Amino acid sequence: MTEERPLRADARRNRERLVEAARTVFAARGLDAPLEDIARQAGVSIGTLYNRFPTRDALIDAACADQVAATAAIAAQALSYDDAWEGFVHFVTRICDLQAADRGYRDLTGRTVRHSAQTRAALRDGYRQMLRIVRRAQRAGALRADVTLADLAFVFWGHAATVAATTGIGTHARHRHLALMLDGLRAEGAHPLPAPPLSPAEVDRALGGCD
Amino acid sequence: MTEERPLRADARRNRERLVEAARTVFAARGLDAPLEDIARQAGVSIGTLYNRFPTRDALIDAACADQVAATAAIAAQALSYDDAWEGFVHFVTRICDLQAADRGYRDLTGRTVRHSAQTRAALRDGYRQMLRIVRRAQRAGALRADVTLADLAFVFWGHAATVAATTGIGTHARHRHLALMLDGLRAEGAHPLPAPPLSPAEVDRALGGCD
DNA sequence: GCCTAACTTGAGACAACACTCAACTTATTG
DNA sequence: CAATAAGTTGAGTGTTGTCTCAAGTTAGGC
Repeated sequence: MTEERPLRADARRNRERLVEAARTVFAARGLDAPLEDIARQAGVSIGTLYNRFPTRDALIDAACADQVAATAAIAAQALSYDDAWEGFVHFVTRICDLQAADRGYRDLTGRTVRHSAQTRAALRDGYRQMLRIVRRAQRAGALRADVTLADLAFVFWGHAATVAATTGIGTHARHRHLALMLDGLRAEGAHPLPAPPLSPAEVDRALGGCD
Repeated sequence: MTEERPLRADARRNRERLVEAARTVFAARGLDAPLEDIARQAGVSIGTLYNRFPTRDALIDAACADQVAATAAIAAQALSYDDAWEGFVHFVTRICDLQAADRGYRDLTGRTVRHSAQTRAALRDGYRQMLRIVRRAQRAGALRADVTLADLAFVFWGHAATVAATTGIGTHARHRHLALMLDGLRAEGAHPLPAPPLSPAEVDRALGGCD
């Protein structure tokens, strides 16, 4: 499907510059930032941007590769903790730090992006790791048994909203939000949940995922 | 300040229609909905809309009067519960129901609206009541003692985000999100919070409030 | 060094919205 | 039933952003 015709040297260089510029601009102004701004930042014309990336999603996909990798790295770190709950907290906390540092990353969870097969595979891997983090913390009796990987979405959607509302005010708000949410996820003192979790298919739809 | 010159009969009628149309359109499509759509829905020209409401905020302010009243009513109900925690849960739950039913209401918490003096007074009253709900639940030992009225913002911002992500999928997601958050707010099994709460001034800024 | 396919360029066509104003219409009042 | 102040109208202007394409430029094989 991806006809891998090699790019000419200048085209490749421009592609790099565009991805780099996209990272910067997306991080600062979100995934809806004007494409012209990205082209300008890359020192390239808008036409070239469209030559390299025919759709916004293609550019987003290229620009988010780093973040997907970073997410996987965080998950790996989490699994290396001796204490399962500490590992879980590490994972959630670091992801939230990424959200706070990068508006594009934040937007990613709330938007339907048509990702490349490569990114989709990486994401699937990430989910698998996250599943292990969750299961391990549950087996240790620290994370409440009635939650699902899907319930982590609430943590991330919620935290992203608090970051959006409080950027420029300080980090204490988001730290508190997260701490409260984590207390709600502890097995200790958990009250029965009133509704079933999102099914994997529903999560996909909600993430705007790979439909 | 508000020169209360009485409107002509047709102008008053149009004003009513516009407010009604705004309620409908804002509820369905959010506070950023095109003003032309509202004018059309009201059966009135765009010029008339601008005659009646010189700014979008003026229209939002007029359209949200009902919701502000509804919020106050919910708070009053909450205070009438015998059980303080049940009252607290009632309040939070009903507000979240409003969020789920009305996209405009959801947007309201995340946007800077220049409200009329009247609305501002109503909001201040609402906060006072919310403060009583929180204090009462804390005095009863059910709500953790280290949270503040300001921390409720996390519940509402977070829930709104989950609603945004899962509209069209079902209500179970938001119910779960809320239940987890409520478990995090219980005094029972609370772990110390890592950061100070938002000060009232910071909340105002974050709500985009009355700066 | 020349040729050609591969790239780049940026002006311009489109589209969506906000907002204005001169020309018309209508409610009110004496 | 004027006279007129108050109100309505919608075409027009400005802005911001997306996306295209004909004309010009350049990399790289021969």
